[in-house]
Amino acid sequence: MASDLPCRSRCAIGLLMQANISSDEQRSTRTFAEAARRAQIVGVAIKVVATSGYLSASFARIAKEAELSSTGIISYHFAGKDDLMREVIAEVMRAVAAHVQPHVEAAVGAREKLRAYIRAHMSFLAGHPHHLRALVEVVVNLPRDTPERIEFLEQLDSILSFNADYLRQGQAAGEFGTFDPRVVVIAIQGAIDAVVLRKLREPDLDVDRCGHEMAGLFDRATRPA
Amino acid sequence: MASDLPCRSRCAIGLLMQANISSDEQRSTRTFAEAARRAQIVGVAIKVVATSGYLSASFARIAKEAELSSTGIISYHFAGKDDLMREVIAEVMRAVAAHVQPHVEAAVGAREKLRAYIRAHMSFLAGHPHHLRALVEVVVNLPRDTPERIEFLEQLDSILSFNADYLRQGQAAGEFGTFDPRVVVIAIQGAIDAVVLRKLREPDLDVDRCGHEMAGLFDRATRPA
Amino acid sequence: MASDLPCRSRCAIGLLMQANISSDEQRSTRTFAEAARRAQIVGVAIKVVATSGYLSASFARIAKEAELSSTGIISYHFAGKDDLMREVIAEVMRAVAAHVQPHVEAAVGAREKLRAYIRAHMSFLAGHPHHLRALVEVVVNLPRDTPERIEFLEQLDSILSFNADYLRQGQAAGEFGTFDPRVVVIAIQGAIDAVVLRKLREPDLDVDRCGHEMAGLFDRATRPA
Amino acid sequence: MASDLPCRSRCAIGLLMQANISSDEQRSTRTFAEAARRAQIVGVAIKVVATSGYLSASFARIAKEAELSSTGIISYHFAGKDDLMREVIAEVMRAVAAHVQPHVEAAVGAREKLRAYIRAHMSFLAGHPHHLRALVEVVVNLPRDTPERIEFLEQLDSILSFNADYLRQGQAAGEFGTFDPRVVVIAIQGAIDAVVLRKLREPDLDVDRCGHEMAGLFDRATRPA
DNA sequence: CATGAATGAGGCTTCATTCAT
DNA sequence: GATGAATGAAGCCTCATTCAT
Repeated sequence: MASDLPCRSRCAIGLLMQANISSDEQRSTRTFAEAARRAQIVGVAIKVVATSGYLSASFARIAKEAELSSTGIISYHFAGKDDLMREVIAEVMRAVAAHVQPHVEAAVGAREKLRAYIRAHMSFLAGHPHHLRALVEVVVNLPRDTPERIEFLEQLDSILSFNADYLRQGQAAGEFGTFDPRVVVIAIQGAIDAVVLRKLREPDLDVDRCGHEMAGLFDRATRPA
Repeated sequence: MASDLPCRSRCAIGLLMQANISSDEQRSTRTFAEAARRAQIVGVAIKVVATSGYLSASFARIAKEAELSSTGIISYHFAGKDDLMREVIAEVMRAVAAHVQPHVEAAVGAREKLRAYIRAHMSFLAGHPHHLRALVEVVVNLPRDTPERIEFLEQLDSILSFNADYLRQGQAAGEFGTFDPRVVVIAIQGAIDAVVLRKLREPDLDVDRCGHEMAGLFDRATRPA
Repeated sequence: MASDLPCRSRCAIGLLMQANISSDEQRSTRTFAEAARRAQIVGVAIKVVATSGYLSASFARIAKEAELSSTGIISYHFAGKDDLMREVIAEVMRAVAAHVQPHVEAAVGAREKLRAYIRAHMSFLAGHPHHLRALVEVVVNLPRDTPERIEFLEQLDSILSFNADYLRQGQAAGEFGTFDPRVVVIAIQGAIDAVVLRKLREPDLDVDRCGHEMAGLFDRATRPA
Repeated sequence: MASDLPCRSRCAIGLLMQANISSDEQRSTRTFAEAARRAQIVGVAIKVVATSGYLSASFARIAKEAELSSTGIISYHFAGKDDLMREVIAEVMRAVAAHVQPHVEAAVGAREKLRAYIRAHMSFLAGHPHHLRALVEVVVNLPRDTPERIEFLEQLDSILSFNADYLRQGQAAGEFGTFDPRVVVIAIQGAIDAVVLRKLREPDLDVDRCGHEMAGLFDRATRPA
């Protein structure tokens, strides 16, 4: 039997997951009202980014969508656009982790956990159509050479390494066959993202069935000989 | 035996291929000098988009990189930014097709062609570091509700359908197992794109080995029972 | 012997002195706590203006430096930025007068008083590095056509006239030579200010020695034939 | 006899002079039209800064005054506000040097050159009411920690040193008495600046007479014993 | 008294595009 | 064909100020 995949900090494979994202932890002193405003703005930002793209997600656009009287209020609550987008990333990852983690934990055995992981992502996509699309938009467009981007990429690195280690343990336990765990992790991540993008183009796409199919696909691909 | 995968028009699986992209065919009357200028600008645009992102790929930036004295010359040669980016897409797809097609054609049998297809994409990535990255940037950021975007998405649809049909034929011939061809096509496309993005973060990544691994991965996943 | 230079109201030559600056006299009813807050804010404002410049001395910056939780508190205690800056001027002038006046009074004779006046300014500069720099910043940047500015400039006029009169009396008494008293007053003021600015650029500058030198300089310049 | 005060590069005492100011020398390739626009904008900027202050000299204000249709055109010709202000400084210094230099060169002997230097500054002030006022405004408000400011301050340093050396040579030649040349240079600079500021407040001030008086003042102050 | 969220004006800058030369 | 100056919109951000709590 393989070790439990999800730990508190990094619970999952994929581009799309990370539990302990840096966010407002540094500023624990935060009014309830402010937290609510920030959450509202982040929520609207997610929707706008997902539906109209990162380029169109200007402060003016977000303010209008959130029915705020000016863009100044966004600048008041966030240090800048990068800061807002970092929160968008954090919020999405938090939501994904909250959804996926229980499914993975409930599954028994490395193979079942892997299947659960993939299917849970798909069911999250079904329930939260904006989140993952927004994540892809933001990640691709995060300005280069900013602390936000560097930080995020390092998180991705550690997630990738963690998940590859997990597969490696499954291999050692004999549950998986022979393959390069890093490449498989990359492939799984990419496959999930591809469904996210496809769903946007093809709203009637049955993502749960996609989840079922992809779970089978990677199950076959990682089967012991 | 499987049908020949690549035809002139739609030759390949994946986000990343399409032969007959609309470009300057409509304007067949074009000076040699003008064609050269356009090609130069498109080439520089690919590099700038790949290295600095769509946001930073302003006309000013491209002009500077191309050592053009003004941005006016770009506006002169292209109807607008969308037009330039459409050419970027077309150029990348043309280059990818030109590289992948021979490999697929040379392979024998559906399974081998699928493997060749995946590996050829990876070897293209190794040889042309900017092209696929630029494609991802442009595709994600193409302004919504523009003819350029609509046209491009329809191309993707037809490519996807074509490739799914191809896999379906392989299944009918008994070369592939049982699975949803559309989902597998989406997964392959996503896996390739994921390597593109990963390569950017991790320049030392051995993409040829990735190709080998991924070819194996999808080979196992599509094996007949 | 010349008349006593410093009276309570206008005690000195130069840009930099004036005793009875309007401040909170008009609002005699003021809580002790409020007076303390105002004094604290003015003190911090002096430091911020001196070290970071008038432009950077926003309410936000001053509030942060003073460890106030919001800018609102500054607006609460001052009618506006102009009001705050008027207080800055008043506070600096009060401090300068308090320092210079005793030295001048202790000196005997018009020539010695002039020397004492110059040297006292320099020793004040040595002891209070921020005050005079802040004054220069504020004076140059006080918004045009505001009551605060007009009032301040009228004060400067009267100081200048007063000090010129003082020199004129010294001339009548035969202690000084022949020169235009107004021009000499202007020159002395400017020379003092120049040291203020120079000190900022050259922190190791020995301002007390500057005072000694400048006292000699203007002593020679005003000597009877 | 003292060496000739003015050399081509650094010709004069005072805050306000420097011949070889960095400006567009680096970009020798510049259209005639562009040079004209730049000169126009710099000219208007000088006027606006002088009359309304640095704070009010926004791009919008300058554009309006220059009857330009937008602020974008200023950003088009200058890298930023700092760049524009650097040109303002350069232009003023160029004009001052062009005016003062001939007067100093025409004068014979160190003492006469010193007198000529002071009087020439005053006559420049009479003929160009905006230039020196603008210089004071810009110098005081140049943002801290910018290359422009650092560069400018270094220029001031070298001017100061140069002029102090000049006085020192005059002392060695027996034309001047005993004093600290650096302090005297600072005083002269400050005295000139003070007249600049006074002139603004008192438009009827006879600056030529001020020049005559100040020349006498510093002549007496630097006389040999 | 103090707080801090909200406001709206204004700042500089960048952008794609146009047009006279 | 090519140039580069000009345009005007839009972007993010900072500011002083107000007001309900």
